[in-house]
Amino acid sequence: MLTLYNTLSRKKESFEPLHPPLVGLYLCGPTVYNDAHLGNARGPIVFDVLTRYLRYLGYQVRYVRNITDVGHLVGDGDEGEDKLAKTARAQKLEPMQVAQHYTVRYRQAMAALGCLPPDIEPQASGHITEQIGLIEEIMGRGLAYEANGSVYFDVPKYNAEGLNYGRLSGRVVEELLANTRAELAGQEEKRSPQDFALWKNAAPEHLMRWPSPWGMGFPGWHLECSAMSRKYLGAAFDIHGGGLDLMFPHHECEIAQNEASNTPGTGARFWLHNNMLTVNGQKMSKSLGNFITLNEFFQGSSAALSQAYSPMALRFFFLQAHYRSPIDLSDDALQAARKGYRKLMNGLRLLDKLLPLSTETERAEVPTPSETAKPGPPSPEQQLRNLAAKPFEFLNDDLNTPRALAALFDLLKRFNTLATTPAALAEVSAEAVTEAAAAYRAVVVDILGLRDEPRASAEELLTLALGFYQEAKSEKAYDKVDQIRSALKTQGIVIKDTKTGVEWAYSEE
RNA sequence: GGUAACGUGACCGAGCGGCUAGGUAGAGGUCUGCAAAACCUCCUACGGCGGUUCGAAUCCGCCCGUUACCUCCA
Repeated sequence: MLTLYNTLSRKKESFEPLHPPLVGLYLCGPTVYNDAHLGNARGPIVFDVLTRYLRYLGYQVRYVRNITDVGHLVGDGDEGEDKLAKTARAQKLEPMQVAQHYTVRYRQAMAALGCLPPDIEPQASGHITEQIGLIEEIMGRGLAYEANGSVYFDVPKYNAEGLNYGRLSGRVVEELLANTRAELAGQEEKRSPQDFALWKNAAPEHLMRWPSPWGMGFPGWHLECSAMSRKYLGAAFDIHGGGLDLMFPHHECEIAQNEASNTPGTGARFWLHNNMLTVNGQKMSKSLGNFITLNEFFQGSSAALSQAYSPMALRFFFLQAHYRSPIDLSDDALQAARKGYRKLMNGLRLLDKLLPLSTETERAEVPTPSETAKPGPPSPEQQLRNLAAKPFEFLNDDLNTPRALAALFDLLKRFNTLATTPAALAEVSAEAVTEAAAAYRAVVVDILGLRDEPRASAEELLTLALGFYQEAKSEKAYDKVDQIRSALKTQGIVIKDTKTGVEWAYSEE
């Protein structure tokens, strides 16, 4: 039974979909105005594992991850200007061109990290109509008001109706009142400081603006997720994910918008939040400017790290910590992660050897279940089965990937013993070995999404083969020469002896 | 200032009141032409001070330290 920690209730709850076997999952996606950084990768990886696991369990998951391409304000004094528009202006590009460029790069990075693409990847700019419709619903219920072509959500009135703004993040509105900063643009239009924008009026110089019942403008920062999750998953769906930093105000506002719509409710039943990545003990963020982009990371061009690390090393690194714990990035930690990842991959290769070995092994007698049920220490057979079941137990416990990994390493150790000790292999049934191997593979590859990342360069291996070829030739060992030739031929490579030396080319046959 | 977390061995990280993960690094051993891998053994820690308890890394209080959110952010 899968349990997940629900931020709404602050405890682990058994997960049961609203409409089995369907599961609706929404994850707050990227703002596509520059390259994603390492911290941005944690959420997608965590929720990719969740999606994969739910599918493994037999659920039919609809995974929605939005692309935010409108309406996010810059925080550095450029009042009200759209982040995308700012980048676009700087680069003399169409805003949509900027969005497209970074969207494509984001998808590439996610694919490299082994994250399955979402089933639906809605863009905020493509859902202006839905967002306007949602605002009208909220206004229709009297929980939003217009001021100078902008529309604000009326938080005090919302609370007066018994709805509870702050329930997700544990905020108390009175405290927010006292502490809200007043220097933000448009504050004077608000009736109350904690009211938030549903629609912002935009002057003609804004590159991204749309017509609305309240004039030209753009949607508020929190609106798209409410509008799009409802459109594609329904007013009540199963899981909403995002980073801890989005809990307040973003998700709080989302819930308020959902509650204030004509289809009231919290939206998702489960709200899940992944913790932050820190570098040298500090959160990595765009605004702090201390971020390492994914591409810099893969290429090793960041000054903060001594070398390049592969996408799978990063994925393993994240999975080694529980998603609700903070994790700190360092060279040492990454090197340890990379080695651990490779060990797991070697385990995958070991299985190819172990399975035939196990089938060929002659066993004295297969222990019957009644014999294994005797008291005392569990039989080797039972031990193997237990080891293979452990990773799933830990995944069920709020997606505890570090413990699942630990269990995989325990299982791998057993596999190694079986592979090198015939006597040990003879003590377990071929069936148990097959099942344990299947479990290992399923958890590593299908659920954790760790795939083999070939490190060897085909080009260099080819050069090596050519070296042997030349050597054989100079020794006039023509049987060996022919052997190398034909072996390469089956790989689609032909060797060409030219006057200037040995070369290779793709076979044109 | 308000609100949440967190502080675990050389490093990264699990842990949710007794059975005290796992990875990496280090030491010794088995194996081995060399090397690697693998396996075995070792290194056994919980910020400080009190309290609760038969028993605390785990619960409570205080203190110290770190981080996050309160403003766009995964």
